[in-house]
Amino acid sequence: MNFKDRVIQIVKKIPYGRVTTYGTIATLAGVPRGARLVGGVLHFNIDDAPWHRVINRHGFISTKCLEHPKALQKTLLQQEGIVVNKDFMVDLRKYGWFGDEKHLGDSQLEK
DNA sequence: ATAATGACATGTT
DNA sequence: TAACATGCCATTA
Repeated sequence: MNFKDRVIQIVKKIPYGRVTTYGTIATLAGVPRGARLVGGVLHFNIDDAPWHRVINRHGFISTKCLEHPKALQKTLLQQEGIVVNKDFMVDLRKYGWFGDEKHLGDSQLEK
C-alpha cells in the first residue's frame, strides 16, 4: 500500500464534526515528517475523502488552489457543525482530532 | 539513478 | 507572541 493510499484511508476515518492536521495524518500514516506529502496526496487523489477536514497546524486552511476554494471548505466545515472564523481559522483545541487517542489501536490500518 | 516539487511542521530569531 | 527560514519524505520528471 502506497503512502498516499494510507493517507486517503486515514482521512476517511476522521470523525464527523472533527478536523485534523497534515502532521497528524502523516504520523498516523507512518511518516511523522511527511506532512507535505499529505497535501500532495489530497490534491491528486481526493476521492470521496473529506479533505475539508484536513487543515494545517495553525488550524488555518492553507489551500491556495483555486480549484479548492477556502470558501468551499469553510462551508463544508460549517455543515459538519464546526465553527470557522471569518479568517478561516478553526479551533483545534475543540475540533482537533489526533487519531482517536482513547480507542486508538486502529492506527495500524494495515501493513 | 538523480534532481526538483509540494494543500506542512518545527525551531530560532 | 508573531514572523522567517530550513528541513523532511514520498512521488514524479
